[in-house]
Formats: sequence, structure tokens, C-alpha cells
Amino acid sequence: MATRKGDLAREAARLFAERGFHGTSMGNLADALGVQKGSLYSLTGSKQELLFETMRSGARAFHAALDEVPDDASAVERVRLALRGHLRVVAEQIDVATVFTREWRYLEGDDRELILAERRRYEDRWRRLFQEGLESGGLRTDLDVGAAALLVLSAANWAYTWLTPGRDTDELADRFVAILVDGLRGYATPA
Amino acid sequence: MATRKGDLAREAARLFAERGFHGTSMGNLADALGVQKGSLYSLTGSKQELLFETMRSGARAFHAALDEVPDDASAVERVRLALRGHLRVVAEQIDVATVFTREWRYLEGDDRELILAERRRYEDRWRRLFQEGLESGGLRTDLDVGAAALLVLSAANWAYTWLTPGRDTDELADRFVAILVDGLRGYATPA
DNA sequence: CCTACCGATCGGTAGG
DNA sequence: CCTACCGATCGGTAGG
Repeated sequence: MATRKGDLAREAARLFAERGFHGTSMGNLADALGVQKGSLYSLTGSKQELLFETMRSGARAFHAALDEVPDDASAVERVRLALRGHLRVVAEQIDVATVFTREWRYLEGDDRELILAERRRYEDRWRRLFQEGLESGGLRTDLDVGAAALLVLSAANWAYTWLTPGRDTDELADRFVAILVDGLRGYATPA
Repeated sequence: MATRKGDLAREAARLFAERGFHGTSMGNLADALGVQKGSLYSLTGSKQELLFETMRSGARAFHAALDEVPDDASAVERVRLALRGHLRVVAEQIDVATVFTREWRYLEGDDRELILAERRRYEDRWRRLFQEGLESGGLRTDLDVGAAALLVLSAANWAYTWLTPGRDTDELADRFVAILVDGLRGYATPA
């Protein structure tokens, strides 16, 4: 069911990702929908609200992807599935993911606080993944959990700049994890 | 020797990093320097030129850091020093690094092509670092060079979002490399 | 470095 | 969804 409101949300994500929030005018959005800019205000309250809705949609997608990671898998397997999930969201919703990762600082007031809290919560969930992996013995005991989480989150957060939608996304996540798990030097896995 | 032109370049980098290129007006820059906005045009040709000069300064700094990596060190050591160099540039010139990493797409015409070429060249130099490491035997023979370079470049390019200037930057680079080299599972180094 | 100004465009509203 | 409009601000210039 394609609604005009949905069309606007999609075009807003696309243009905010392509030109940035401040580089996109309500006039640009109106052109993309083929209407006059005054008409947009029956579909949204403000440009700021369009940004906020895009961010909420991003937060929802990334958290939902993490929800799918099973509690009972091994530490390495959980990291692998979490990275697959994150990269899949980026690949399937590249515009929303781009705006979520890069344009949050143009939010104002309470909108900004709410989205920042969601971003922090997402990163905390990742850190917990590593912390639990360490405690359950799936990761080396001297692992720097903060640095490890930061490293993987960097790969995840930078992905919108290079990921090509529909091109072996899962396999790429696995290749990252393979390097992370066994290292650049790569000793053989013990029997 | 503090010149007005230098003051303007510094304030431009700071504001472009803080509010984004399109979120910063010539009026904001004039306020930061304590002059009227018309006066800025004796120091620069246009707002676009200020962005371009910031980008050139970033490109210069990152390439210069890579120049310092010795040719004759081991593969792992070269990666470690290259990451140290990159993070040091981010820490010491956080505004320039932020703009270089995030605002390049607001450049137009030839300026954009030139800076994009410099960015590509920088990433190529990193890939070569891994390629040479593989050929000299310092890295595991089945290493996916493209994925490994992308992983480290992600950590490097995301650093402007979390790096605190002047706080153990070198040590953090070393911790990243330690995880990358020996892996999350971490087998003992062979004798 | 300032004052005064240019045309263009901005986000948003009123009234239909 | 449109027309017509609001005050504010934009990047930039002229002339001093």
C-alpha cells in the first residue's frame, strides 16, 4: 500500500543521504514528489520532523537486526550474525542507514536526545556481546572488550560509504569476522 | 605568525566540522572572526574555496603521515605505524580530519575530482601496504587483502567520531592492531 | 575592514 | 493539492 506519506519519507531519506539535511530544501522534496512545496505540509509538520522519522526508522531497523541474534550461539558466531545483520540493514536500506549514521547531529532538542540515546543503546548492546563472549570463554581472556567492540562498530558504521546493495553482503561480513577472529597472521585453528 | 587568512582557515574547519558545510554560513564565520561578512572576501574567494582549502590540508596531512612509515619494517609493524600516523592526524587536527572524512561530497566541479583522487590514492597506498605484507611473507598467505584494508580503513575513517585529542592515541592504535594481528580468539605466538 | 545593497532562496503559512 | 505570500537569511559584490 503505497501512501503519499510513505513516498515522502522515502524521498526524504534518499535526498538527505545524497545531499545532506541542510543541502536538501523542501523545494527539492516537492520536485521529487511532483507537487508544490506548500503541499508537503499536509504530509509532515516540518523538515525537522522528516529527519526525525528517518532516524527513528533507522534505529528500529538496527535494533531489530540485533534482536535476531540467538542468545545461545557461541561468542564468535554471535558477532558474525550481528555483523551480518547490521550490514544487511545497510544494504537493504542504504539511505536510511546513511542518514542514521551521518545526519543525526542536525536534529534539535528532544528529538536529538532521543535518537542519541538509541544510538548509545545500540553500541552498548554490541559491547555486551563482546563482554558476554569473554565471560563465557569464547574469546581470549586478555581481550580488550572496548577496543574490539569499537573496531567492529567502526566497520559497521563506515559500511554505508562503500557497501553495494545486493552484492554478497553476508559473505563480506563473514570475511571481516574471519580476519578478526583468526588475525592477520593467522595461526591454524587448534584441533 | 598568525595571519587573518590562517584564522579564517582554522575557524572554517572548526565550523564545517561542527555544523557541516551547508549548516555554516559566511555570517557565522564572520561572527567567529569578529568582522562583517563582506570583509571575508578579502581573505577568500568563496565559501567553496574555504572547503577546498580545508580538504587539501587534510589530504596533505594524511599522506605525510603515511610517508613516515619505513619501507624496511615488518608487515605488521608497518600497519601499526600507519594506523598510529592516521590516528595522530585525527587527534591533532580533529576539525580538518572531520571535514576531510565527511564533507568532501559538498565540493563541486574540478575541486571535487581532485580531492576524490587524493582520497582514492590514500586508500590505494593502504591496500599496497597489505599487499606487500602478504608478498613478503609477513601476513598469512590466504589473507583477503581487500577486506583487511577495508577493515583497518574503517577504523581509521570512523575515528573522528570518538577520538579524544591528547588521550593515548598511539596506545589505542596499538590495541587495534593487537586485536587484528592475533585475533579475537588469540592463539599464542609461535616461538 | 565597513556599509549598504543585490537577486535568489529558505522553511513555513493562509486560504481556498 | 494549489496559489500566493510572509519575514528571514543566503552567498556574494560595489565602492569606499
